[in-house]
Amino acid sequence: MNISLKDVAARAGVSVKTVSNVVNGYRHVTPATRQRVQQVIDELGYRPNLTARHLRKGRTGIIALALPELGNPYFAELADAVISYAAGLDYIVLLDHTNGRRDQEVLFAQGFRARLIDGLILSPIELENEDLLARGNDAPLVLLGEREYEAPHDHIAIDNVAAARTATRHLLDLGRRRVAFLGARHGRVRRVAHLRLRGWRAAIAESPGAAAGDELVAATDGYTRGDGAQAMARLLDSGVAPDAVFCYNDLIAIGAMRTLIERGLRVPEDVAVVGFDDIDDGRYCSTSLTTIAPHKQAIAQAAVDALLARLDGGDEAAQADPRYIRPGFALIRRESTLGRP
Amino acid sequence: MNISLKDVAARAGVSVKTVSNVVNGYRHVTPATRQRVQQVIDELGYRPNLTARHLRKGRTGIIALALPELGNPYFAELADAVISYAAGLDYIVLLDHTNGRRDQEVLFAQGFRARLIDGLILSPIELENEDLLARGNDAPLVLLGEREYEAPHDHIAIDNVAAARTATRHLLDLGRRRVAFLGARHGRVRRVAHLRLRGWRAAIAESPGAAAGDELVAATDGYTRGDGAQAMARLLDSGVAPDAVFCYNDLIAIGAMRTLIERGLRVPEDVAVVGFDDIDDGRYCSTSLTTIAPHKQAIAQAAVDALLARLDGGDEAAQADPRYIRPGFALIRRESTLGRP
DNA sequence: CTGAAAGCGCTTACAG
DNA sequence: CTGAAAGCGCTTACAG
Repeated sequence: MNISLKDVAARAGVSVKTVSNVVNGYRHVTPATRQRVQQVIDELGYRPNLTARHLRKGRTGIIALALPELGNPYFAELADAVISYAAGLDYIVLLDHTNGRRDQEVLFAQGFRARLIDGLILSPIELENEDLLARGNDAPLVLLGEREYEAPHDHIAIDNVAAARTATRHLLDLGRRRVAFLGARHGRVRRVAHLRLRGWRAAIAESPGAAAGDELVAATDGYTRGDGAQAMARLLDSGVAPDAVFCYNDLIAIGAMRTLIERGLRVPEDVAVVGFDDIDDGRYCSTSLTTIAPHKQAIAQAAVDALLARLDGGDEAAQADPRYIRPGFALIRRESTLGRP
Repeated sequence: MNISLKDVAARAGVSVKTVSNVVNGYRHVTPATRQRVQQVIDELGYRPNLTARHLRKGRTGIIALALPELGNPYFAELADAVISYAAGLDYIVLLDHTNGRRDQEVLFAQGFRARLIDGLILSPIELENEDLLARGNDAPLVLLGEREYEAPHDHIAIDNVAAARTATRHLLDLGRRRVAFLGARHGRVRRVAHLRLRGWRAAIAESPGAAAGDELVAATDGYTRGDGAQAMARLLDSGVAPDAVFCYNDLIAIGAMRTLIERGLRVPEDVAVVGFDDIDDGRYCSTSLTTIAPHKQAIAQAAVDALLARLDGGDEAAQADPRYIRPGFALIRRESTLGRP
């Protein structure tokens, strides 16, 4: 059924070594031989069996990217960047969903798909330090997103506290005094939501006239537009009357704006809104969204580069100390804080 | 370095066959043996080499999903559905970008990654019939999205003409008489944009008082929000004053709404807008978007099911005639045509 | 420049 | 219930 190197070799009257040489484009094959072999390959429709090649080489050229979910445009855009960049370096990306569940994250972190993938880029939500320590000496792992792990892995993350502080300060600089935070999380202190909340607190603390009460902080269950819409509604219902909102991410911000408009409040005149992520949606909202833009391209490249350095960089590189890489971010000012020009 | 079955077998004092039996959870291993082997596996941190298994079995359990790009939420949401559904059936999904480029699509269609993947789901944009005919007897291929190919492959697609007609008729039923179409494409007649344009024409033709001129049709280069915003601006600048717009997809519709609002036009009072795809964004726009919702879940399941039938269904199933499956769609009415309740 | 042969790590008839 | 051995289809020292 399947045509193998051997079949091609037999038909072309050469050894499998020669066919292999032709297939892999090695020099030092006489043009005549090359042509004859190529002709048989075309005739037979031969295609190399990658699985066999992988087994033999001990490498697959596949890296896995494990993200919570693709439904969030931030992750979709990031995945897009990783896939494109990796493709340019001749690596294939296997995309996995963890749904932000610890058991799934543990599965991937601990070497699921061993030797099918050369390495793994993981963006954890619930993963704990101990899960990482329990990890065997598997394929290299690169972590995405700020978190305080002690296990020795390359780690790519922007400075969330600084970014959140920048966003909040922008609102305060506009003269807002009651800046709410939407998207706090109950539970573990390690999470990114806590870091962004910390940034919010820091900016408020620096600004004498600004309200700082906990009633300005609204938690959400998830990170979706619906969560944002609900949280904003709850906040308004509770009698808190913010004049600005800094949101955990753009989706929550978009949901919040939706609620504000439904309640007859104007953005930014009555309530200014800042998001986080710089997803495409935010640019084309009826009121375009001011946001923090983590440099996704830089994140994707840093992650892939870090992984490939361990894979292709030779022994010193593979053994090098883990690095913590901090791509930059920028505040993108749009109508939700500045109004229509 | 890497621990193999053989290492485990040696240490446990059994044959590799027995270890394999334990690893694969076969019955008929005495509990004592099983336990001893399992202990050695844990001690050594043995993990099966999937590449070797794949080579031996001739199957990998991996299916590829080749989409234009993940940046478009429609494809991201669809990918999400495919990955989740396939995971439930113990299949891994390898996600690929074609960027809607013919050369990329040809690459995948013609058996790129042979024997690494068991089958392929491809959503082509530029692929031609001849590209498909040139295809060898490779892994099964399922096509996604309406197109008129003559090659024998399973094909999953909603009825775009009917859906576009439904959308346009909705606008006409609301009393609109100058319904524009945004997102026509120059070039090949096979494309989905032509089908949706055909549906628009059909609905207009059925409605005596409706304007039908070509000046109501605006082409776009791509399918993004930016394309929609520009096309809407061009349409308005050209002096055409539509009272409704049916857009090729939700992204174009969102871009169009953005332009309308910038120009001081109200949605839906001055111009009603309908999109296509039912992406999440549309639900939370300041003016939520009326749209055609293709049943993504059904599409994803049909695609995976069709592929797996060929893979796992035995000989008759593998040889069965190609099927054209037509998942349904629904018109979702929201504020962009009905106004705020 | 080309060939013969080993071996990557599994699974699976075939015996016993 | 367990073992010895073949073979999936490649690549790669090792010869020549």
